[in-house]
Amino acid sequence: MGRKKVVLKRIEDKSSRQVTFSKRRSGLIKKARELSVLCDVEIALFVFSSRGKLYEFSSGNSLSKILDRYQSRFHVEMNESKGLNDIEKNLLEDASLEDVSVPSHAELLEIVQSQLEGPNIEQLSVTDLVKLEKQFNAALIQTRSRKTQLMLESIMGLHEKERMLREEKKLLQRKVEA
Amino acid sequence: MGRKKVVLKRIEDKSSRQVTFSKRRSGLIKKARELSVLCDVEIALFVFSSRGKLYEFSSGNSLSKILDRYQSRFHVEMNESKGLNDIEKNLLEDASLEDVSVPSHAELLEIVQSQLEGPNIEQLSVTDLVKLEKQFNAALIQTRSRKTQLMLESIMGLHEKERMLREEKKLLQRKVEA
DNA sequence: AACTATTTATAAAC
DNA sequence: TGTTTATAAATAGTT
Repeated sequence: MGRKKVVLKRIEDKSSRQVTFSKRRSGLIKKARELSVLCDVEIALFVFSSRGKLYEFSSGNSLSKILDRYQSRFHVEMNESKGLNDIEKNLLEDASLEDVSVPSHAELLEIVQSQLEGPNIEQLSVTDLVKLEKQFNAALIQTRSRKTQLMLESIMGLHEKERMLREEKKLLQRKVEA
Repeated sequence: MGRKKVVLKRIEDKSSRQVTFSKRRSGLIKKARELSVLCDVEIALFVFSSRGKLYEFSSGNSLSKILDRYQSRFHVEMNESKGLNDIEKNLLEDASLEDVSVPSHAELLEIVQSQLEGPNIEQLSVTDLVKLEKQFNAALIQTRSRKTQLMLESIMGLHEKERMLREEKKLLQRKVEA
C-alpha cells in the first residue's frame, strides 16, 4: 500500500528504514489494539528498536489500564530527568520495580476498590503509583498461584474419582462373572 | 478496509467475531513479520484467543535461541520426579516457579554466561540485558499460557474418562440385574 | 510532518 | 472453511 510494491527484505538505507519503522510500528500497534477490542482477546506485543528501545502494546482490563497510564507517566518523568544517561535511567527504572511484599486478598480488594472508586488516577503521586504497581504485581503472582492450586486440586479430585469408578467397575464385573 | 467502515467496538455476533478474529489475527502476524524483516528489529507478539489458545509470532535469532535453552533447562530438571505424567510434572514445575517468576538480573547474567560460552559477555550493555529481561518475561507469559492450556486439556481428558467409566458401569449394572 | 498514488487488508457476500 | 469483490485503510515515495 504505497507507491510501489514492497519487497520483503531489510531496508538498507538507514534513513528510510527509520521512517518505515516509525510508520509501520504505529500501524502494527493500532492493528493490535483493534483486534483486541473487536474480538475481545488478550494481546501482548513487544517491539524492540535496534537501539533497544521498547514499544509495546498490551490489551487489558481496568487494572492494567491503570498500570499503562502509570507507565506512560513514569516514562514522561524519566524523559524529563535530565542529567542521567540512558543506562542510569534504565537502572533507576528497573530498581524501582524490585522487591514486593505480598498483601492479603482482603488488602488487595481494599486497595483496588479504593483506587477504582476514589479520586482520579491523575491525582495519585508517582510514589503512590509505584506502590500500586508493586501490589498489582503481587496480586498477579498470587492470582496465578491460586489458579494453579485450584487446577491441581481439580485434577487430583478427578484422579480419585477415576480410581473409585475403576474399583466399582471391578466389583460389578465380578458380579457379572458369578 | 472492507465493504464498510469498521466501528471500534467488540463485535457482538459470535460467528462474525470468530471470522474477524481469524482474518485479522493472520493479518497482524503478517504485519509483525514484515516489520521485523524490513526494519531488522526484534518483535514478540502473543495473541490469546478467548478460549486460551495462543497464537504467537516472534522474530527469532540468537536471542530466541537463548530463550529456548532457558526454557528447556527446567524441563531437564523436572524429569527426575518419577511416578508423574508429563502434564503433572509441568504443573508441579510451574507451581514451584511461581515464587521465583521473574529472574533477577544476576540470574539473567548467569544464563547469558552459560549460553554464550565465550568471554564476550562483558560486551553486553545494560540495554541488552534489559532487552533480554523483557524477552524472558515474554517467555514467562508464553510458559504460563501453555501451562494453563495443558491443565485444561488434562482436566478435559479426565472428565471424558469419567464419562466413559460411568457408561461402562451402567452397562455392567444392567447385566447384574439381568 | 503532510500529501497522494498505490498497494494491501479486509467486510460482506457467496 | 475458502474464494471473490468492493471498499477502507495503510503506507512508499514525494514534497
